[in-house]
Amino acid sequence: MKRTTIAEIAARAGVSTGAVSYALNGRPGVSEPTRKRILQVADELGWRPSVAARSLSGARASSVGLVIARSADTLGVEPFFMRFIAGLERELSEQRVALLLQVVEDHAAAIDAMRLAWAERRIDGVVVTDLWNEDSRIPVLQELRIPAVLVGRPRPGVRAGAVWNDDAGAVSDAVDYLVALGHRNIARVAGLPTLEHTQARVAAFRKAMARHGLADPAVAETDYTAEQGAQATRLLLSRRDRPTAILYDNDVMAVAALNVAQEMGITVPAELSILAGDDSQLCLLVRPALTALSWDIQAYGRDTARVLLEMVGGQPPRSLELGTPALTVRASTGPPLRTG
Amino acid sequence: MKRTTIAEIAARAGVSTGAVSYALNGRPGVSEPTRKRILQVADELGWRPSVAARSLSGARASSVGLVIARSADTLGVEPFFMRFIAGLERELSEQRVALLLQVVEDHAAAIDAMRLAWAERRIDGVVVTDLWNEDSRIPVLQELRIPAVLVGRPRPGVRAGAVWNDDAGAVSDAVDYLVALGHRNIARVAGLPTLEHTQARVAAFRKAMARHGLADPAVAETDYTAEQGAQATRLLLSRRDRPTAILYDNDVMAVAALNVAQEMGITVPAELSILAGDDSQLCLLVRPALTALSWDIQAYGRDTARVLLEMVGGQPPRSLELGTPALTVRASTGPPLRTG
DNA sequence: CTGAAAGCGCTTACAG
DNA sequence: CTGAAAGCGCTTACAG
Repeated sequence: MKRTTIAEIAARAGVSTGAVSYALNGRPGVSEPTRKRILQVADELGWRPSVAARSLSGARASSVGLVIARSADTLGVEPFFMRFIAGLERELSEQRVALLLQVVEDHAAAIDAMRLAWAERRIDGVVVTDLWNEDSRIPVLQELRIPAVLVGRPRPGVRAGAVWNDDAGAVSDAVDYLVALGHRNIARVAGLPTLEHTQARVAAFRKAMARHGLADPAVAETDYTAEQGAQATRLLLSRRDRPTAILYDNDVMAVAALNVAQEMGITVPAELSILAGDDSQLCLLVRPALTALSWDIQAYGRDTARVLLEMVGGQPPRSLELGTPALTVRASTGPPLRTG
Repeated sequence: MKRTTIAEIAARAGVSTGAVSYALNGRPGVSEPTRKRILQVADELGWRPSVAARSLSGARASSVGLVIARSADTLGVEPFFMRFIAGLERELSEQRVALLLQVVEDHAAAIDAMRLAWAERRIDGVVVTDLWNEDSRIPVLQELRIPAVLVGRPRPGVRAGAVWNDDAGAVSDAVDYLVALGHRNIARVAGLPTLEHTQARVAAFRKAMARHGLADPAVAETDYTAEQGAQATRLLLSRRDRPTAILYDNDVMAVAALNVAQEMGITVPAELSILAGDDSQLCLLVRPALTALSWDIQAYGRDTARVLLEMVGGQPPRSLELGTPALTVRASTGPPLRTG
């Protein structure tokens, strides 16, 4: 089964292959009637461009890379990634760009993977997630001059796109709400401190608490896993001045906290309000269902893809801040029990 | 920054580009000393093959496709896919093969995506998951003659690799265990009936029950979501002869069942034993922790990649049955309460 | 064992 | 507006 090539189209349309190329790519150089004829012949023949040939002659690879540096098991429970990928995908496939996915253990491996894919001309750009404060991937991106979009805040001096949401604002909203319910002693169980967004959220938390005259709240650091979330919760709930509300940095830890409360005989939400920093089906799977900060992760993926494709197309990098995640109130939060 | 090509290597090593190609690909046609010299020069220059050039000259695209036909939201909660992908990835990247991922809505879109990727010469083969009994993707695979591996049982008359596990045996083991605990009234909440493995498991369930003289057990069909799992559980637990144990086809539904039991005032495991058909962190996140059928999903992905790469390399398709998932007993199963 | 050359299917200056 | 041609970086028969 021979594949149909532009040579064949050219022959049938009675033009040169160059003309076919121009017509197919919507560039000037062919008259409108000729273009129409060529397009029709291409369509009849069911022609598809060979990405290899295109790529070899200097054009795009028509693929972008996503290198995720996480262990497979933690990836599995975090609903975030699959939804983000689905969002990316939807936009990419519309523009006929493929997604090249890699799952690696750490940043060193991620860097190797990016270098290789770029050297092999497999990708036109990359999406970078889980940004660290000091992130070793960034200088490599710059050195390679590979179009990249950061899933996070833009960085001064770094030429890259950036897409992020106002999670700091959401944390602030959450604190306001809990304070309005009557809580004064609110703690936070944060994620990995090396991650940039963890720090941004912790800072927002502290600031919001201070705004209400509630200085120096307890903040625990974890690695985002259920185990560390549970452990941090046990410690917080064992304090003399135990909090009446805890904000968690993701959904998995908030679910784990529910079990700790149960095991310690603390009722939710009467004695403890729990608020999850991510929203997903997980929050609906448990009882009481979890109040959470929710946002459209698929749209996030889609916008990330758009910014990246713009850069691949030669436009300058864009920094795009998405909206503030919404507080979705369910059954795990309420006014604190009056103990006086 | 010019990329280094084999022409440059050839010049430095004082041989022809053909010789370089042979040396680099480990084929006969160059003497050992020459080969060594060439490899060294290539290494010094940090040469990487251009996949586009390779692919264009008739070799492999060095990518395989995975088209997942599911909604983004259900994908998110199912920990299966990310772990499976991580397993695939690990094996593929070792062999320098990229994974091209697509997430689509249904089989029609999956077929379009496969056809396109194949026509564009982007992929050398595909992995097919979530097989239906009558699966419209199969004939297309055959028509295209694209190397494919089915994540499921082999099909007579279909030239494709197949990798599956003995889930039927695992269901049988689970029934044996519950019967040994003293259960007589065991029900099953199954997944999508159109899926092949759902039917295989239901058949295994019925057969195991019959073997114990427990004919005609209740079996509910669902779409694998928490909602339908909860609904099916409510109906089963509302029957006069309500079951003392229920087997769920995945982990998400088993978690949902836990909430239904709670809402109906039925204690687990004293009044109801719950057994999850998939094992994941989810099963550990809830209380009581769920007894589950567990298996190594990453290894599953890895073996799938191996079978596919063999086929891409020209070897005949292999059918590979992996082991029987193990019954991991946790707190959600126990002997039924004596009610007499 | 080695060299010279054609070819894979496109894109893109360069002449007309 | 159009045609002829070179070139992208490899692989692979085909001669020597």
